[in-house]
Amino acid sequence: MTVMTADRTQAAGAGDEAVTPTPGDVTELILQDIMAGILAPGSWLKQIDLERRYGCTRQEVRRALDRLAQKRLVQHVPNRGYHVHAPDGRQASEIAEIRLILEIGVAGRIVLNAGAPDVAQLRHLANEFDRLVLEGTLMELYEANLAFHSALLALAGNRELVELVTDIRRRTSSAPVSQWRTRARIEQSGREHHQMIAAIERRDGDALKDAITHHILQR
Amino acid sequence: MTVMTADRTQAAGAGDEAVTPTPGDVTELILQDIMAGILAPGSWLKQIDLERRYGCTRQEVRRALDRLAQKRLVQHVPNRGYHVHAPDGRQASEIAEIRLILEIGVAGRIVLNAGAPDVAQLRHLANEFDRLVLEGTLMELYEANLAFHSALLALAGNRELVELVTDIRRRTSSAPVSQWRTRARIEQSGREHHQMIAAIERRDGDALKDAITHHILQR
DNA sequence: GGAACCAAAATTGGCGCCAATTTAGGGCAA
DNA sequence: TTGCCCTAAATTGGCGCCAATTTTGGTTCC
Repeated sequence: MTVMTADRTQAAGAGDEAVTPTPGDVTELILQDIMAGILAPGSWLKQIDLERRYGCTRQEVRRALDRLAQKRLVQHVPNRGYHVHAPDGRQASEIAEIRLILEIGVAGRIVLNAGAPDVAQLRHLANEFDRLVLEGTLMELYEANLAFHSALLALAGNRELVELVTDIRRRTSSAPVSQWRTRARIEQSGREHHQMIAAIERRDGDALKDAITHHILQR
Repeated sequence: MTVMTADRTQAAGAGDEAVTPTPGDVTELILQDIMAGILAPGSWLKQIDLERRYGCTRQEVRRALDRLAQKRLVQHVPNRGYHVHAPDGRQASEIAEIRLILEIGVAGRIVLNAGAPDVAQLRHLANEFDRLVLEGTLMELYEANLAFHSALLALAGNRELVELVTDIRRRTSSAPVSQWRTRARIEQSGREHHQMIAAIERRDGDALKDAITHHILQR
């Protein structure tokens, strides 16, 4: 009983997936469907439906719902069930504010750390985003945007930061559709990506901050 | 054979305590014990031990462990169990960096928003901290410090931010003991609290930023 | 004497059943 | 017809049992 033994056998990461009707984690699948708008904000997530939809067991569903509730993506009402959280305007703007502070806060570091290969990588991701504006789905666009911003933040040399921002981003984007209303705005986002890259190449931290500000506040 | 059902009678065994009918959430209890250092970093958390220690069922333990694993406070190794995560130096400094960026980022807003009652409230919390330096336990001190910083951040008018920082703070402080090594450093922290308050009263955003920087980086 | 091997105990993790609670529907009375 | 209540169906949530895997301890062989 009690504790001890700091036996440190390092956990093998184990990226096991595939095989069997259960591809990976049900949490991820439900999350994707929420993001895609298939599971609309406000709708009730009946365990029996999810069970059938994803071909998994009841307890897997319950664990997934509990995790999503911890992340604030769904809300739990005891003896009633779980429903998709509908983020209000206040929360959305507060989270935008946090993103702004963080990304502005590391802009200087990004400019300092970025080398030629990093810039090339960013440019590749920005181009991928532009391509998907024409040819991709909204979901692919969302992923590409996330990839660009993750790569950008990674240049600050703070891994925790990348994960943190990825997490809080998800809190507002129950349905990414609601974010990017018009195609004009999406194309504008694409141009802003290239503005950021240009600022990084010029080692112009202030210009990068401006570009990020416009990009996040979308105005 | 199987002993005890959900029988609330305290298990004899080792002289454990924590005998509550079911206080609320087991997650919180385990968290407290991790923070208190009772469950040391690196130690394995056997489900059967926790079950007995907190007088709860197996599945409550499992849910709590899963939640703590989501929050990165414990690590899960399939078929081996959960052990308390031992944060490395890199992660600790990265999280300090994030806190720094966020708190500096809202320093201006805090100075603008803080009214006389807010300052009085902060001063009360700072005094409470000072009092506990002499009379309280390390755990109480930790709580008081958290209360001060939460109140400070709340002045920025961003509720999400308060919760976010509270969350990431926990990630490094598996054992708060490791943070505040010397009493001299703790007393220094107390003085810095008052420096921050003074800066807020003078509406001096830059002074507040300096004070926060020294406080977080502890140098 | 040491290492590899095998059997027994301990631990984790999953599955299914069933009780508690909530929701839906139909009948009865005003 | 409208409103209320009571019963039946649906849903959530908890608990115990058992299979799979790992760890421990003892034994044998080199």
